[in-house]
Amino acid sequence: MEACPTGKHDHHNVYEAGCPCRSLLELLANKWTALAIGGLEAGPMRFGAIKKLLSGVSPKMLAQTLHRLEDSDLVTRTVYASVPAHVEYELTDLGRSVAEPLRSLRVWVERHLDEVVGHDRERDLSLLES
Amino acid sequence: MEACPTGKHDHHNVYEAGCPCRSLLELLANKWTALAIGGLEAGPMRFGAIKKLLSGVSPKMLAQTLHRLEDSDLVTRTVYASVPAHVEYELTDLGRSVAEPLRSLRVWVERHLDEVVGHDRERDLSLLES
DNA sequence: GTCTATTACTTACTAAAAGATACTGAGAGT
DNA sequence: ACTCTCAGTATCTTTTAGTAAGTAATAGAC
Repeated sequence: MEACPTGKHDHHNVYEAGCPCRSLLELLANKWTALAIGGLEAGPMRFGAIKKLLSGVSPKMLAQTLHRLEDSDLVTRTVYASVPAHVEYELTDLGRSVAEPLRSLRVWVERHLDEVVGHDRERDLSLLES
Repeated sequence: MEACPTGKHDHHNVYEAGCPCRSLLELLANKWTALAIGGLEAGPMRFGAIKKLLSGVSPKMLAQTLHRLEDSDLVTRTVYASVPAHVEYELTDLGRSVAEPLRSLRVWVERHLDEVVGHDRERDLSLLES
C-alpha cells in the first residue's frame, strides 16, 4: 500500500511485480519505443522513414516495436493499397500523451550527456576468467 | 542535422546511432533503472531495501543496474564497515535531475494502464494460410 | 514476358542480455 | 563451533536483441 514512493495513482503500482503496469513500463521504458514515439510526435510516418530516423534499428526490431505500440493503442497502423506498399504509423491521443514524458527523457539525455562522461570506462567486475 | 524531431540540445542527438548518448538512453530507458531511481528519490537506501521495493528483481540485475548508475555518476555507493555489511545508495544531483522525467513516465503508466487494456490479445498478423 | 526496382516486412540463426537460484564472505551473537 | 544477516557473486537456463537474407506485390523498363 505505502510501498510506492511516487504516491498513489489509480490503483496500480509499478513497484508490484504482478501488476500489469509492470509490462507496460517494460514496453515504454525502452530505447526503440522512446525513439519511435518521439519520431511520430512530428506527425504520421511511414515504416521506411521511421527506420531511417532511428538509425541503427533493424527492420525486425522496428516492426516488433511498432506492433506492440499498436496493440497498446498508442499508435495506429494504416495500410494504403498503393503500388509499392505504403504503411503509415501515427500516434493516437494516448500515444501523444505518453510522448511528453518520453521526450523529456530524451532531452535530458542530450542535455546532460557531458556530465556523465566516464560511463564507458569498463571496470571489470569479477568474471573475466576463472 | 535536422533529423531530430525534439529540436537541438547541445550537440548530441539520440537519433544518431553512433552518438554516445544512445547508450545513455539505453541505460535510462530501462525498467529497473526507472524503478531504482524512483525508489532513491525518497532518500538513501540499502541494497536490501531497494531489492524489496523493486519486487521481482534478481540480486544480479539489481547489482548491475546500481553499478551502471554509479559509473554514470547518477548514484553514489557508500559502504559502512559495520557488522553485517551495510551499503547505501543515494542519488547524486545529476541523479535527482533525471528522476523527474522517469517519475513522470512511471506516473503515466499507472494512470493510463486502464486505457491500454487489450494489449495482450495476440492478433495473428497476415500469413496463417494463403 | 522477363528483369529490375521499391516498400514493408518475415524467417532463420546467432550473440547477448535477462532471469532464477544457489552460494560466498565477514564478522557478531549464542 | 554453529548460525544469522547483508550484500552481493557464480553458475546455469531462458528470453530477447541483433544480423543477414529472403518474401510478396506490383509497376515500369526492355
